[in-house]
Amino acid sequence: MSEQPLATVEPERAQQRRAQVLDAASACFRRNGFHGCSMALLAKESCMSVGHIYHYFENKEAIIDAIVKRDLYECLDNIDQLRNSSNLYADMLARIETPIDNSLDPDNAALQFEILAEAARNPKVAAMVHTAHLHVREKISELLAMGSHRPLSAEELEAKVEIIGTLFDGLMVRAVRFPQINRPALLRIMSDTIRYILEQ
Amino acid sequence: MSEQPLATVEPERAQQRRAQVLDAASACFRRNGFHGCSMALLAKESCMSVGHIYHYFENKEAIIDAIVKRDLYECLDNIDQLRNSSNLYADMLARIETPIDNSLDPDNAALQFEILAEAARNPKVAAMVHTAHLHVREKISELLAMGSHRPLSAEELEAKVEIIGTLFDGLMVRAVRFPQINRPALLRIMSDTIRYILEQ
Amino acid sequence: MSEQPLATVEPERAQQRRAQVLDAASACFRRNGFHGCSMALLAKESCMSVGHIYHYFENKEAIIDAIVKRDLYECLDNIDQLRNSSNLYADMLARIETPIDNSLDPDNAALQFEILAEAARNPKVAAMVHTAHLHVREKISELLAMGSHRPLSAEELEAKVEIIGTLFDGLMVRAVRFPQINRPALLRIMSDTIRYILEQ
Amino acid sequence: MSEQPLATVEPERAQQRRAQVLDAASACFRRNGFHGCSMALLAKESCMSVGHIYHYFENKEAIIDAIVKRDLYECLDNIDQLRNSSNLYADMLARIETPIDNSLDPDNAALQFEILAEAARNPKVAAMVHTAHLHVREKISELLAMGSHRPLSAEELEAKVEIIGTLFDGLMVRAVRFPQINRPALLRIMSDTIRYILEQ
DNA sequence: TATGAATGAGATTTCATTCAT
DNA sequence: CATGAATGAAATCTCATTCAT
Repeated sequence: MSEQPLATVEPERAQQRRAQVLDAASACFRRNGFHGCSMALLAKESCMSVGHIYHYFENKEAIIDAIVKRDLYECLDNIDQLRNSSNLYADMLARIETPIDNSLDPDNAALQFEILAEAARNPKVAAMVHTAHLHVREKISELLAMGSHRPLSAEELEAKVEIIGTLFDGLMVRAVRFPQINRPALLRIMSDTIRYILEQ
Repeated sequence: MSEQPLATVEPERAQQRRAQVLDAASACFRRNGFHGCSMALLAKESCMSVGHIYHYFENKEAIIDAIVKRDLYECLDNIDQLRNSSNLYADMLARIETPIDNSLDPDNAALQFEILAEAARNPKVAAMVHTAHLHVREKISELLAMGSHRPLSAEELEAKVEIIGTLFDGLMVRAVRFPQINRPALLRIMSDTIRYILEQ
Repeated sequence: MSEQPLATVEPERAQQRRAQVLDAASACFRRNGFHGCSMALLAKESCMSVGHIYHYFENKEAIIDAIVKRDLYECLDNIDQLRNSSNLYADMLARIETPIDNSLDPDNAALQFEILAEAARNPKVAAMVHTAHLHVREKISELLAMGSHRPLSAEELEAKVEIIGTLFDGLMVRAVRFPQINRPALLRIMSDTIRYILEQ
Repeated sequence: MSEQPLATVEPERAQQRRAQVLDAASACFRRNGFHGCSMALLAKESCMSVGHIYHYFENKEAIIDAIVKRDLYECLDNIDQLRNSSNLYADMLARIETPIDNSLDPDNAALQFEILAEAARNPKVAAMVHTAHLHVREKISELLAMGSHRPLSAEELEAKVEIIGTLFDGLMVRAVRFPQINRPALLRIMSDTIRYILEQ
């Protein structure tokens, strides 16, 4: 009478194998870039034969796409965690260290630049990046609108979201260009600047 | 017994030939990325044979390095143009459109991400990027110190320079992630935010 | 102690499964050639897993061999249908459309050339093709001998059989080289020529 | 005052290198088939590196195409040799051994079947084969028309050309299916049959 | 100084075949 | 009997680099 796990068991295994490849790819791409990471290396790192990777991904580009997608949508999850806050603006500023440190993480930055460089010449990746950006903007907009002490025009809202996003994205560049940055001073001026933007 | 003109006679010609390669490389790298641009393509675009490019550059990496260096130090020239201004802060804000548009230029952004991605895994490129960053910071610091209405501590100065740099770098990300950005609104909020930072 | 039904119980089922593979292979080979048809494709077309095909055939070559054999001996069956004819020569000429159209069928021709090309370099296939040819020749010889109005020497008989076979085989080449061939005119001159050969 | 051979010297060298590849390919394709002959093998046989072959041919298909074209148009040259004959029909029959032996040559047949099999599924090759066929037909038609003792309708002419071509093509099949064929007897019946066709 | 022919290592991808379940 | 996950060798093609001229 033991219930057989039905066909859903199979996809799980496949899902896990796909993840195995994506995890390895994520690490390899950070270290070597999309084009510096060969399928052979990927195979070794994911403990899977080269041929078998093609069982799960149509080609290398599909792996890149999957990595890009996975990475971009991870971002949305992070934002969602700000929801259900009673005092939103205060909470945002209080928790600002996390996204700042995230942006300053060289590992994260390496992958982002890989993605952005790819997006600059690969329309498919560009489209994914673009779509993800709109989703993120939408979510942040909602949060800002909810937390604002006065009604904001759509244009004002958009401008604020973009400028705050711009600040965090600029930090990624610092992760590569100036890793020794004075973190406490940076936290202070980031908080201060963002507070100013929010309170206008 | 005819005296041959010695090699040292024509460094100008050589200089021009090198530039010919670098110009082609700059364009090709923007369009195809470092790895997407083959030496054969480079040869065609620079109207020079593959073999002869190796007369001027040791290998492909040397071309990349040269491109990175050239690009980074172009930045310094741009900054120098703000010198010799009577009312520095006002001038900065008045001329803010130029660096903003520069940051939003997708062509420029493509090359920057190529460089940043390379820097994230190639220590030699990382070192160049880092050094250039320090030079730029130094120059901007001087300008800010000169223009400030009150004396600034070294730390305050550094923080201001970095946060302003962060804003412009973040714009580059927008060039790829959201090219349709509302430029007038962006100009307004960028000006406003930078004025706030400067006036603190 | 339950008696297992022995393997010999179900050869019919096995036979049918083998045929299932051969039918798919026959179609696939026509469309894509021996080398253009992968085991994966074959599996899909025969609604059987890749692994299971290896239950019935030792390897891909064995499938090719089986296809070749099956195709070659189909030919013999066609010839047998001319037997038991009262007026053989007249019947042959009356029914000439069928073998002509068969030879002109591009699908059939595609497989024949695949087989002939393989035979030209694979001795095992060459041997099968050769043996089949002798069988066919034997049968046609018997028919011609029976139908002839005068006794024919073995050599005469052989020559006639070969030249008639040559005509039909040459038509297969036309199926590929000139599919728009004027069929009525061709029927006329084929009949006429074969009649001439038979009546000598 | 020695005239320098101008730029035309270069293409000659290239021409010779291309021929070097094609000669090797022609032999390899006969022995192993288009798909059984790897680029590595081709490189070895043509005494040229794999990479360099791609200097002269865009890809493997281009080599196949070139081989097909070269082979097909060689045929036209053979036909041209019948021109300028005073007694055409008599000459044709007198020289019939050459094309017969050509058709019976297993090496030649092997390549023809490779080509025909490829043409059966590759439209580009099919088009080349088709075009060549029309050229050949045109030439033979002219010859037959010139040599005929009575005026022939276009349809009659076409039918005769096709049936004679069919005979020779059928012989190629014999080269593979029955190499031990009785050559003298075959010559006799081929001559006889062709004479009959011509004289009708 | 200048060319581009030539090389060979290495990248991506395919595929026949095996094997655990 | 039946599946398809898994392997690894091999195929096609690209590319940085060298070298004879």
